[in-house]
Amino acid sequence: MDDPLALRPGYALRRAANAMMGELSARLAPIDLRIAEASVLLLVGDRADMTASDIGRVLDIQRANMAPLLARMDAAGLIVRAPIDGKSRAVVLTADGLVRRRQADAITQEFERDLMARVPIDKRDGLVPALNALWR
Amino acid sequence: MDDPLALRPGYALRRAANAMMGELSARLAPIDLRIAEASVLLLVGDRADMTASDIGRVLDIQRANMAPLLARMDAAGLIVRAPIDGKSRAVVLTADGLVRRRQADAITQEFERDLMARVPIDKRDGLVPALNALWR
DNA sequence: TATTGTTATACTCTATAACTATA
DNA sequence: TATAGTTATAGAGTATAACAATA
Repeated sequence: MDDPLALRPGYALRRAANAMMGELSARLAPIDLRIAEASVLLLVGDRADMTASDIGRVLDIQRANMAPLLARMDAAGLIVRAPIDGKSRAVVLTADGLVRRRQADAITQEFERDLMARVPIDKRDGLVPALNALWR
Repeated sequence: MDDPLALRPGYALRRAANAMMGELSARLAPIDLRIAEASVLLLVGDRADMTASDIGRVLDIQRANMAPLLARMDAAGLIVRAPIDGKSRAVVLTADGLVRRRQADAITQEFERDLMARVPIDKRDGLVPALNALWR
């Protein structure tokens, strides 16, 4: 397809991200995970010291939007909350959550291999550092 | 900030795209344009032969979502519709639309220069080709 | 038959404001 | 005072279904 905007970095970045998100969503659907939920599982891992606010700060998700996200994961039996003090609670993966995390890890790693395989080999190593330079 | 997910290509791509979109939205706000609207202006240019369906196919926007998008641009005086045949109409930029297009072009080109300046110089040339390989 | 344009609708993601309770 | 957690709400963006009119 002829697309005169494809030379523009911002446009190419948006289209690439949209395509990636759509495909990743489809690959996570069989294990009933959304992308944000998989991110939480992979970030928290086997730690037991991250609050909802901590997770939100790392993943750039507002506190207010963490509440329904974690409520859904709680209802799905993936996480529990462990009191830290009177106002904070740690998000901790359940046994089911740890299993789901391993599945999500396998799916995302295979997905990332497939993604990078589409990139010309001489441009592969530079891609992730270049992307991270745009926001970190 | 320590972010163990930053090494993952999909995650880095999403974060970079989100940061880019947020900044571009802010830069387009002063001329009262959303990103999708600026994309339409830049794509159509001074052509007079693209229908709403054509534009949607190039930009990957559903026909049903083109209707309110173009209605808004029509109401803002940026475009008009020129009948092609009994069922198709070309989207044509008005004089105001052409002015806004030049402004959007200037803003986006400066934005893209600023974006690329953040990327280590040895990784710049490979970025856009690598991104386009992920979706084209 | 396929395509164009449109309306209606619903879902997701995101952003802000406001509130309570605790550090 | 600042932070954690929560609720409510509104705005975008996006997806599907359905319809009339025309190629």
